[in-house]
Amino acid sequence: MIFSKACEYAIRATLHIALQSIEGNRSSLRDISAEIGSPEAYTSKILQQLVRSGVISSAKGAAGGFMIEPRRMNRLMLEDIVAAIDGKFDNDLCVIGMKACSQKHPCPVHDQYKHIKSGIRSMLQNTSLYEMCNGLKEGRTCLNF
Amino acid sequence: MIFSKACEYAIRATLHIALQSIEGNRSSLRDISAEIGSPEAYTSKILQQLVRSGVISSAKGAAGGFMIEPRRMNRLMLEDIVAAIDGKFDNDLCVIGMKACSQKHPCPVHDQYKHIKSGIRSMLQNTSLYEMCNGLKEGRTCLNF
DNA sequence: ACTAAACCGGATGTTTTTGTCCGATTTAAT
DNA sequence: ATTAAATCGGACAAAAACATCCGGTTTAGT
Repeated sequence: MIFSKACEYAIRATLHIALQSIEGNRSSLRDISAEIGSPEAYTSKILQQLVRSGVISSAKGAAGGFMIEPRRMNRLMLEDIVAAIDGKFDNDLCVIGMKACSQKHPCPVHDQYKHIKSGIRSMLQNTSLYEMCNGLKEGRTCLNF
Repeated sequence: MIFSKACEYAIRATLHIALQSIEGNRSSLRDISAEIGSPEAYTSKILQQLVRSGVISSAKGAAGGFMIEPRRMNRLMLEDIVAAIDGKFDNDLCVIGMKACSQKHPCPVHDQYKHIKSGIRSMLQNTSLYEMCNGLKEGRTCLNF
């Protein structure tokens, strides 16, 4: 709906990797896709994108896998994960696709939609990986698809 | 982003048809796609869907075209247009694609996203075609892409 | 050195979305 | 009746999203 399928996988994968990283474990592609219920080969591509954009890091070879340094987790925001896959969230995009839609020249839905946009922006910018991991660790939220 | 391209066209087209209908004019496919800047043949398919689902009506033959009875406009909601193209808005869909995500078993983003979802739902349900037409007629909003 | 486990990258395939083409049909006007 | 303007429907095409396959490389452990 609001994220692409690839982006959904990316967020779930990142969360799983983060949890494991806190325990000091690296996560293999196999484990990740099994855990989050995503197609393995496709997930591989997505993880590569996340590595390239610096959201996660990877180690090759046996005993390799994916990880995230725990100390980065409170500065890693949902926005960063999403941007790596779906691209930067564009706050100026018109909800009905008009080229020029702004406060000055609003489309007929602009005024209702702007609140939603600002909600999305705030969700993306204010939700840290750290925070999400806490919810998972404390059992307040879950990831089992 | 939140609507498909087809749905964006549908909303813009419906608004144009509505405005013309108020003036007592029917709108031809040619006029509509020229006015809202959409590909003509594709727009044709979309208009057919809108006709089939009863959002707009059509008249064949010369001097035919698309129209909406003005008296229906305050009961026609954004939701109805969107549902005709993208399907009914599913309030239970998880933003990161988890099968079972609810208040009882929330995903790590559920709590932030639920506000956005309710914003979207309220936009869809509370924005009438009538209201949008008024904005356009009064020049408060615009449709020229 | 060998092997097994893992990431990496390129090519390919499938499905959905977006978009086009064209002939058939309907209808108002001449 | 003929014509021109319009919607309608089916087939097709292109692009993007989603997904798979496979060989290459790296690395820890034996």
